[in-house]
Amino acid sequence: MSDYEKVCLIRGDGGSAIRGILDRIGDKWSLLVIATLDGGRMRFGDLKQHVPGISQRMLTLTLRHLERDGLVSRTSYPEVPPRVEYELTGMGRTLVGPAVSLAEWAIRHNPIIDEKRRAYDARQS
Amino acid sequence: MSDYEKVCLIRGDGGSAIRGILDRIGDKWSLLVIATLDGGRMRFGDLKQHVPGISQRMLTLTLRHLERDGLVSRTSYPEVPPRVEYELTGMGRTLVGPAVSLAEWAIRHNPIIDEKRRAYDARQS
DNA sequence: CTGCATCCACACGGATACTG
DNA sequence: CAGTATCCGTGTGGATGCAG
Repeated sequence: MSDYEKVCLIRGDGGSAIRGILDRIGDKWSLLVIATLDGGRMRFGDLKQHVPGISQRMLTLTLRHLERDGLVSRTSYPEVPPRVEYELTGMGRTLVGPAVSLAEWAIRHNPIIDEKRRAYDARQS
Repeated sequence: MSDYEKVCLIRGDGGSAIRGILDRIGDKWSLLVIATLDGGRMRFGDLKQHVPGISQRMLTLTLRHLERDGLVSRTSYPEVPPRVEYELTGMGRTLVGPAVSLAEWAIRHNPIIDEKRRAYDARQS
């Protein structure tokens, strides 16, 4: 793939193809929830425990958005106490790959970026 | 790579390795600026024209952040009128690959997601 | 041309309390 | 257990005006 084609891919038609995906999973919790669900189907409480720091409200909202976009499926069982299980859809699972490549980049470059950042901040003071 | 290792990659130590990268390039403009700069070194005004819809303020802020993180280098020429050129650093260019894989995913699945979303919204009403 | 300062509207997200 | 409702602080980002 040529460099020009790469640019077009990211910028997309009208300059914002990447915007759609970032609006969907660029928020604070979506990718973490997706990664956690990649381990398999899980119920609400377990999910809340396995995503460190997420509030009940944000887990609910995040799951609603992911469900709306068809990335996560929701199954509720009419029992008392209620039981609800969430699971990645087929499309949801295909997102894990690209997300991982970004995560690998992050892990590889985090130390360098932190150093650059400290150096930059030092120059300002 | 096993599924479990994938999850660990995204969730990272303490559950937020992906958070760093999203905080860096998950904002509204960073990836678009990076993709645009992948075409080659460019000055402020050109950049503003080639990133559709970005305001002057946000372009400045975005470039500062990217420069701070060592993803973009800034060169200003002491002339009148002033001329400033921006360019991806080596590290900045390595980000284009993973970003492209995410963009490809977005382009491939955008139509499906839009359809799912419409269906979901229809069920609610 | 480049970019900083200011004001402001709005969405995100945390804390908390309440419900079936 | 699995939410919903409310309040509220904060950050993001757009518009505008000014400066070097």
